[in-house]
Amino acid sequence: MEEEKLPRRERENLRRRQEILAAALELFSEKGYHNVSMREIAEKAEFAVGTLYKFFRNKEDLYKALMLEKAKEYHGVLMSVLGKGGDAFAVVEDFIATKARLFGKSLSVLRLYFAETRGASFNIKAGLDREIRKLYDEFLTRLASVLEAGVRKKTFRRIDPYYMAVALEGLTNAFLFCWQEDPERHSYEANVPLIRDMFFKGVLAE
Amino acid sequence: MEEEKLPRRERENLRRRQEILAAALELFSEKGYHNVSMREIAEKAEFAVGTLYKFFRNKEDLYKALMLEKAKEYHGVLMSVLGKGGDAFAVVEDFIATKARLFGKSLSVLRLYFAETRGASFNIKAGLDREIRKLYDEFLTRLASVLEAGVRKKTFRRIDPYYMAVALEGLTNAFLFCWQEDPERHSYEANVPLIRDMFFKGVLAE
Amino acid sequence: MEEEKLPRRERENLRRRQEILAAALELFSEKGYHNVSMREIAEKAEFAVGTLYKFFRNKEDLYKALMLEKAKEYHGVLMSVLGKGGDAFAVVEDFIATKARLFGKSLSVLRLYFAETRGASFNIKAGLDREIRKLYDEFLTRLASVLEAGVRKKTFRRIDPYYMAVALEGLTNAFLFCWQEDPERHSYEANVPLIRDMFFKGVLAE
Amino acid sequence: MEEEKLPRRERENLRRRQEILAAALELFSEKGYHNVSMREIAEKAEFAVGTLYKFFRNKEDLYKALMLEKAKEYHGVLMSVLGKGGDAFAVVEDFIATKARLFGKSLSVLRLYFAETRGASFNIKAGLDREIRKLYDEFLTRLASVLEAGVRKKTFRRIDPYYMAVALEGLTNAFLFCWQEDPERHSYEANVPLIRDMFFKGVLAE
DNA sequence: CATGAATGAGGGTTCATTCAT
DNA sequence: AATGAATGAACCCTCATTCAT
Repeated sequence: MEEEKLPRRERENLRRRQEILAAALELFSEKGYHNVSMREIAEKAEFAVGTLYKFFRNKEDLYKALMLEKAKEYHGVLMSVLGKGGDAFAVVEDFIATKARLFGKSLSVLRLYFAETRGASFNIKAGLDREIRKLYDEFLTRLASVLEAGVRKKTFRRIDPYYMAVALEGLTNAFLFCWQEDPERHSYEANVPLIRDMFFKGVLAE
Repeated sequence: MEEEKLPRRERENLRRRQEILAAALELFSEKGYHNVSMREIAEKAEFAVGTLYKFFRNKEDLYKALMLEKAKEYHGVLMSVLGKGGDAFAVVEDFIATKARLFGKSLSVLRLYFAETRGASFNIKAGLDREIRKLYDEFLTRLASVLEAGVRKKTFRRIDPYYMAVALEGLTNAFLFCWQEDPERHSYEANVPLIRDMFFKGVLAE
Repeated sequence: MEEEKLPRRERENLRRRQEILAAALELFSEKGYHNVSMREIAEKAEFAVGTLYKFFRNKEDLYKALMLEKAKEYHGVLMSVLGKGGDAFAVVEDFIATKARLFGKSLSVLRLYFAETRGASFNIKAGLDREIRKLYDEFLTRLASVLEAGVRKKTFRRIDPYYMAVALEGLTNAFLFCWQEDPERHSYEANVPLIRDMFFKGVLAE
Repeated sequence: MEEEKLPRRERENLRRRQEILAAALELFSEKGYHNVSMREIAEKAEFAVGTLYKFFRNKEDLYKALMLEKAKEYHGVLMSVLGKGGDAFAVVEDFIATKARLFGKSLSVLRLYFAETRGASFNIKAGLDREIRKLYDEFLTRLASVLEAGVRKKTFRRIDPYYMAVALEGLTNAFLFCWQEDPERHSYEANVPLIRDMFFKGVLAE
């Protein structure tokens, strides 16, 4: 009973926070950090400007929180896939498919993901980079170690596992990017087998 | 002849324009569109602010001109490589190496390239996209047609040539991105053989 | 009897009001009207912000009430000293000493007193002035009338009693100000004889 | 010739700066630092808001510049009077009269002077205090040394010269304050002889 | 022409005040 | 009755753009 009562306010607050973040996500992903005003976010979230500042110290903080939250969420999912163990081949297959499902859910997130990780991020001075980049490095290292296991088991050729990971990322991102640019024409999910195939076997005949 | 036709004034003006664009390139690539002021560009180019407006209607226009100029320059080089004709295999090899040389010359351009093409570009409202995207589509189509020729000649497996092109772009960009992020640790040029290898043969053993 | 009449509720309310005023006094005197927020006062007084508005219509009103209360308190003490009657000389002596004791008790009040009466008060738009000024005028007039009696009795020279009062105020305030600025170095109370002396005899030798 | 040309721009700038300061002085002295907005100052000075920021880094800076400029101006005049040398008696007479003329010229300055030096100044965080207070201390010390000379020459009684200076300041300020409050009823200049008289001889008969 | 001082719209942020709980 | 979350007007300040010199 007590437990049910106490969290009510907390839950309410969390919900509000999420509503603000959702509004911000949509706007930022559509127009970019610098082309979105706090007033705009407030209006979209249907709060007063002042309310935003109850949840976030300032605009930068709001943006950081948004990015970090999404980063952690996606990071968690992908890391768990990579951590399952088992056949390197199977893990990579799972990874490609999971990435498809994960980003396939939200164009907005994908856009910010690209803005922040591929395009040099000029949005905020510093600090976000650091944390997100750390997560990404951690992920890339894990992916590399999975591939390394595959190399040791002779599943994969003797290629630097880190660069293999880089290549896999480049391949999957390229297709995600395609889809993001024109979701009507290009599907990422439909291309999962193709990606897998190209990554594993290359393009040469035979 | 053509050159002689341009009066001294015109040539002078072109030179000035280039100086402004060069200053802008450096600043934009370092700090991002929104964190660079016209005053800053003017100072770096050693002109008065007003002079910038003689050459460009406004800040957005200056940015567009810069991006378009670079896009055309790079586009021209890559298209000519793809147009040489000959063995699809050799053309792709040439393409990968040329891309390395091309972007390897200027980190600044590379950064803006990523900001504009990979990261969803939020710098300017719209319009730039259109023109640059058209150039890029043209380039991707040409690359695809080269690969298609390879498929027809059974050099490459029967994979949708457009997606093969997308994959090749993803692969090369991933390595360029690596290098751009940490030029000390990662070299794009040194990895050219690796990229070629992975693209052609994939990562599976045998 | 009177005290008994006030219901518990009333007494409770009065106590709360005083607590708010005490918190406000400390904060205002330390940081100035405009650098203190209602939230701050509420926190110091350990009430909710809304509660403050149960007792005072707005921030200005709270400030006015505080000033007026202190003004009345101090006014009462000084007026009673001036009303005691008797030798003008003795009354003035008493006045100087009483002022020392009175303001010596609270630096906070003294600071606000100066902010409000010497420094042109810019805290609130208007209105406070009126009431406080009236009290002050009343006090100055009474002081003048005491001095006038001294003039009539030939205790004092034939000087406009009002300006004599002004001079006495200036003299005592100057020393209070000294003390307020650096309580370690300057004591007002220790200088009471000096003040009396200078006021009565001036500074010339003989 | 050259000299005449160069300063033209400089002089123009100085004039603008003075116009801004004049507008600010009037507004600050009338309504206080916190009740005046930059927009208001700009409007009164007939400039755009941005122009204010060409001359002053921010609002605080503008206020500081204004206060310091006036402080230095008045400081200079009073110090020169105190530095003339000669009979301590005559110097003090001169000082009282000069102070009358000096402040008599501008009610606005006088109001800010009181706000800043008598009322505890809460306008700006810090720093101004320091500089102005230093000037004031310097002045008070000089005044004290003049009085000390008078004591040594037995012109004045054996009273701590610093406190004699404090007393003189209190006396003169009290009359200035009177005048400032109600310029119609009270004149400072007309009371110069009275002030001198009371300071020198006190109020006691004989 | 080239200049750069002047402009003022618009952004981020604060805080007195209100009102649903 | 007491609370404090929500409100939004108003502040300070920046910077793209213009235009008199």
